Amino acid sequence: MGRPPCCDKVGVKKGPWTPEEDLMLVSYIQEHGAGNWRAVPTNTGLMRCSKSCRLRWTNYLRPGIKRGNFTEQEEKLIVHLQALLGNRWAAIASYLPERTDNDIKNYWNTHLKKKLKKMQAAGGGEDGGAASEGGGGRGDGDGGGKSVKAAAPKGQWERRLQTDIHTARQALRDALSLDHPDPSPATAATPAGSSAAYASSADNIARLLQGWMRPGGGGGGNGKGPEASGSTSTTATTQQQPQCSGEGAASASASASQSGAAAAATAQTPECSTETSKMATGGGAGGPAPAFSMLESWLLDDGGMGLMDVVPLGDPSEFF
DNA sequence: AAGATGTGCAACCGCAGAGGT
DNA sequence: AACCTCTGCGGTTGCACATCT
Repeated sequence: MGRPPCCDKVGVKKGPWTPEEDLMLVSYIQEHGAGNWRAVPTNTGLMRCSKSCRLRWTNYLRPGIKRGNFTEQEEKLIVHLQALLGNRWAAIASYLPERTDNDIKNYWNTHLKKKLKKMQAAGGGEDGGAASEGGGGRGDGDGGGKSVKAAAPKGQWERRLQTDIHTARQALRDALSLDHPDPSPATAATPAGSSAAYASSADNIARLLQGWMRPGGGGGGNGKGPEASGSTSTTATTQQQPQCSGEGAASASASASQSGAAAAATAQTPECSTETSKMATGGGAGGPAPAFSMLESWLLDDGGMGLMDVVPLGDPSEFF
C-alpha cells in the first residue's frame, strides 16, 4: 500500500504566502502552539498543505529569525561547519540559532560556494582555513557529508556531532580567531537594498508577534513549544529570546516582499535595534541567544567540557 | 527606456527517521 | 514485531527583483 500524500493535491494552494494567510497561521499557532501540523490547515481554514504550514512557520514566521545580512563571523562559521559536516544544514543551523537551515542553505548555494570557488581559483585566498579544510572534501559539500553519513546512521546528527566535536571545536576556534570581534561592519557593509527587499506590509503580523512574545512567559505561545523536540531545536531557543518586534517584522514581512508592500522595518523600536546589535556582538546580557559569546566561551574553555556535556543531546540549541 | 540576463530567495518535492499503535 | 502517520531534512525549482547592455 503506497503512502498517502501528505495532503490532498487537489484544492491545496501553492506558491507565495499572503499576509492574510500568515496572519491566520500565526494567530493559530499563537493559540495552540506549533505542532500537530496535520491539524493546522483544517483548523485554520488555510488551503495549505500541513507541510507548507510548517515550513512557512519554521522558515519564516517563527519569531527570532534573523534574515539577510550574514556577518563575516557567521559566514566563516558556516564555511567551516560545512567543510566538517557537509550539507547537513540543520546541524549547521543549530550553531546559528537565529538562522534557518533554509537560509543557510540558500546563502551557501548563492554566495559562499562561489566565494570559495573564487578563493580557490585565486590560490587559497584569505580564508585559508576553510579553503584548506574544505579542499578535497568540499566540492559541493557532498564529499564531506557523505563520508560522515557513511560513518553513522542518518538522522542521528547529534551523535555525529558528538563524534566530530573535537574537529568542530578546532574549526570553530580557527573561524573565530580569524575574525574580528565585531561583526557589525560586515553587516553594515551590506547594501541596504537587499534588506529593503524585506520591507513589507505585514507589520500587522509583526505586531501580533510582538504582543505574543511580550508575555513574561518567555514566548513560545502557550509555552508548548512543541518544536523544541529534536533537531528543530533552534526554534526552542529563539522562542525564549525576548523578542524584538523588528525581528518579527523582518520575518513576517518577507512574504509581503512578494506582495510588494511597505516597510515593516519601521516597526522596529530603538530598544530593539539596540538589542539586536547587542546580539550581534554577543554582548547581549541575559536574553538574546548570544550565540557567539557562548561559542567563544565554550571554545575558550579547554577544560575538556564538550558541547554535549552542556547541552542535552536532544536539544543542542539550549546551549545557546 | 526597454529588453535581456543574472542573482537571490521562498517554496515545493520526495525521502527517511522517529514515534505511536 | 510490524505497520502507519507525522515530522524533519536536503535538493531543487520557479518567481521576483536587480543589474547590465
